[in-house]
Amino acid sequence: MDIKRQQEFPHNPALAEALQTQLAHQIEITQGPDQARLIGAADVAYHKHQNIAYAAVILYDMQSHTVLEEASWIGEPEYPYTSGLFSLREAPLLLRAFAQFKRTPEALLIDGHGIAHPRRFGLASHLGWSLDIPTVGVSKTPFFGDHAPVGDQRGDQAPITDQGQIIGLSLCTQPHTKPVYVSPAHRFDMQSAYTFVLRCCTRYRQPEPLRKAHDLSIRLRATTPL
DNA sequence: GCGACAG
DNA sequence: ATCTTGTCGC
Repeated sequence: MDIKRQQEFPHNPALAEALQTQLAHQIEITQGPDQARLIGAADVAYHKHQNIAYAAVILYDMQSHTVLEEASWIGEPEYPYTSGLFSLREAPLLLRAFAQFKRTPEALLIDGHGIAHPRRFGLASHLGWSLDIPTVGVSKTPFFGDHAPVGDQRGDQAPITDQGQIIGLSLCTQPHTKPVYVSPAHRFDMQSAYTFVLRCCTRYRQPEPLRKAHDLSIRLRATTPL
């Protein structure tokens, strides 16, 4: 598949943040697909001691519940980990992995945040914008915004807000389980993101496609000789 | 100044 | 992210 938008980022944090603010204007918060069958998902694992990232992407078929494609990119991240500038670190690697897909996903699930970000441009938004595919961010931990406690029944939700604006939601995906933190990233709105993520969480807390992507990243690390 | 801080 | 085992509870 092709990458619609490429963007170099300055290494200077203040300049990179300013660019995020600019690009956020191009993020579209609109209703996402409601019956997407081909779901792309991404995750990254890291080497224990060396500065090596294992970027993994998979294409998941919601109809057969199987992985149709796997792709990866192994390399040294160009940026250090910086909270708020996280996408600078992982997006370039993941894009090189996505570029290898034969088919184009109808929607993406990314391990990270979308617009629940200080400048509304988290990793998921960065990737959704670059590929111009409807995308939702799903994180295991909160990052930005205020969130009230949420119930522990599947489907229970509570908004994540920033200055009165709803930028995401805490979502319980399985009974008696900690919530995940969902935010629209690009071409999804809050309602469709909620439905989409819940539909992808069949047996575990995390959406199935994300679990498969995580599994691939770990597998790559274990099987790739240095 | 101090603590917090997606992965 | 990574370092790390078993264990208690729904």
